[in-house]
Amino acid sequence: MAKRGPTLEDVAREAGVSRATVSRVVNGVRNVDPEIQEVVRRAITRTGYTPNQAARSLVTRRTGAVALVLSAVGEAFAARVFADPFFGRVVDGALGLLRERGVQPVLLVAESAQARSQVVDYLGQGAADGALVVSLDVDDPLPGMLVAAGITTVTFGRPPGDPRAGFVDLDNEAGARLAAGHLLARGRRRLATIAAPDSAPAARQRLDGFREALAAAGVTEVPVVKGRFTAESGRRAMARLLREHPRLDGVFAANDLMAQGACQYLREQGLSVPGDVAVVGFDDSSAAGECRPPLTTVRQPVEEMAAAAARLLVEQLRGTAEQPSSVVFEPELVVRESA
Amino acid sequence: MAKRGPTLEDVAREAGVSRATVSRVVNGVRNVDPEIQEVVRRAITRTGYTPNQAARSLVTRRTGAVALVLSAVGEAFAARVFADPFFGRVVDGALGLLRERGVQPVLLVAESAQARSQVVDYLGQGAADGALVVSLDVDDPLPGMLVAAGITTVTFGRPPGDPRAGFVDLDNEAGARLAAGHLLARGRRRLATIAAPDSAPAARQRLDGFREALAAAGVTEVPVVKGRFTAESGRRAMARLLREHPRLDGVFAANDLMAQGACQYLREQGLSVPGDVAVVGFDDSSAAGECRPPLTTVRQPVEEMAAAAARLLVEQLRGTAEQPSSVVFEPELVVRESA
DNA sequence: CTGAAAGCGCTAACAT
DNA sequence: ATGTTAGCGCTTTCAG
Repeated sequence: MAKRGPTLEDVAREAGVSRATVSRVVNGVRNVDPEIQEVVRRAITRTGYTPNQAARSLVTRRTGAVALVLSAVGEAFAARVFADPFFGRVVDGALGLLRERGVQPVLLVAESAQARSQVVDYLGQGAADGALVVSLDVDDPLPGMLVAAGITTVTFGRPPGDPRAGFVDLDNEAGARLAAGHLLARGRRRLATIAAPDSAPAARQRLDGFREALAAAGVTEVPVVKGRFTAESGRRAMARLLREHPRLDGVFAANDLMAQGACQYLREQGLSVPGDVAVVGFDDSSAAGECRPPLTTVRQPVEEMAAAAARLLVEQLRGTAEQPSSVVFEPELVVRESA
Repeated sequence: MAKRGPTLEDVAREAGVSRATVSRVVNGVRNVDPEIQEVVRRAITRTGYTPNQAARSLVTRRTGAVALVLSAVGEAFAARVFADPFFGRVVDGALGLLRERGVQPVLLVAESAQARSQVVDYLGQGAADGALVVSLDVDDPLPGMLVAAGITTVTFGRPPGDPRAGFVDLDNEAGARLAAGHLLARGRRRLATIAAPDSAPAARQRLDGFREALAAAGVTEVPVVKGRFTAESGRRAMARLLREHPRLDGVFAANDLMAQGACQYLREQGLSVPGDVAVVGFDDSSAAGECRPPLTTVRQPVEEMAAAAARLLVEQLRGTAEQPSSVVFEPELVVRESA
């Protein structure tokens, strides 16, 4: 709690000028005599003045902060979010740009309906100037709610429906095609995939892209088992796949964590990766490098994407009433040892 | 950006009462005629009124939000933080209590000197009522800076030095003693430990406690290799330990992630856990259950501790000028299969 | 129980 | 280039 500190008035008195002048100096507005600037500056440090954000935003209607909202439903949401390198990369990417622009990043977690409306209220009351939301489920109502509340919003991943929000996204289907092409080129034909819940649009697209590419190559039987983006779920999916299709020679997982789990299981079963079964992941996250063997994976430039999203938001905030715009990134195959 | 919405004044006009009355209704202050309350309430929904937080805190000097600050130094901080289940548990625990108390939790990340002062400024300007900081390094200046800035602060883990901040902590030494006792009881004598940087006080304490307990039992030669709290670093530490001390029969790791890495390596080397080498972790995080074999570990009730910290903060905020208080939790051994 | 009125600390016209 | 002044929207005495 900031106890009642010195105000502009105090500084003004101390410096022998008017409030307005001090305000100008504080806000770096030109048209202030350099000497007076000096005097004011000294008075500021002498008094230990800090601008009161509430008073300031009451008149400017801005806070200088933007919210980075992590949204999804489920138990122990934070525990899951904080166990997936993906979110860390998003945060890192967004933070970098925001810091550089002098914007204070504020993380908000919306893990339940209650939390969601708290977040909407909070932002609706003007706690931040805009929101960058990272949402996992297709049917996440949050982006729509925010837009409806008049909050400038940009989403990571194309938003479900068509709220008027800018977004950044990856061409997930193209990425999956890359994976399929690689597996095929390596001579693998008995392919399967570890997908993820359809509620995650990206997962759905990866699955579609993979199937499509294989179909185009004449491979139509493609076993699919769904995981939940975690290594453990990848393990289990792999176990089941192997049980039902012992002759598999290639697997595509919708993210690196599941690919890692799959590799773990395969090796425990005494199978060689990629000798017996080739494995391709998705994301090129830290898990890809840590996996044994290192994963061949589809690179998603998460940090760049997050930075782009943050930039979109900041620019949309600056240029009043501009159209929300968006940008789609192209994936890239990173060949390591697993396939 | 919340565009200029309806104000108290608008609602008052609509309801045919004064601003003051509307304010009383909004804030649930008693002494308002039930009928009038109804009228006002209707007017509120009809106009779609939302209180303006800036105006409100300008007079109340409160925001109804508290910051949860993740602090530490280092590259790609967010990426690391978001890869360790520990933080997720802290966030979950704190969120639970805060939500229940109707306090809006706001996450702040302080990964560099610049970020730290941005955070101090932000909070100093009254963006939140208090801060709960989770700090990793002994020499983290943040808690001190916050206290100096007059911000009510509570830390997770005893704060370095002696800032006037409340805190919650775990008796880490006792936890390490538990681990040592268990290993000893299992007949292991050729023990080693995977520690972590001394800059993390908890790690230091775990190391001290472990050595102490072993010394008391007459085991004085205890090889130590330091990791960095990650599974990968645990792997590497285990590799080195095994190379230098091939006859090891028990290992204590300062957290579960490193223990997990160690188990992984041991199994890859064809050694049995706990047959050849018993492994004990620390935290009882999700990694403990996912590990092969499931980890015997020292339970740290992170969620409870975080909730307690949040409670401390909220209460300190409520009761003006109370002494910052603190609470220390006792660890507990959870026996699974790894030792 | 309700209304009138005085600010909270700051920015932004508008004057000078 | 600097000062004056009018609010921003809300809570909170203080009267009534």
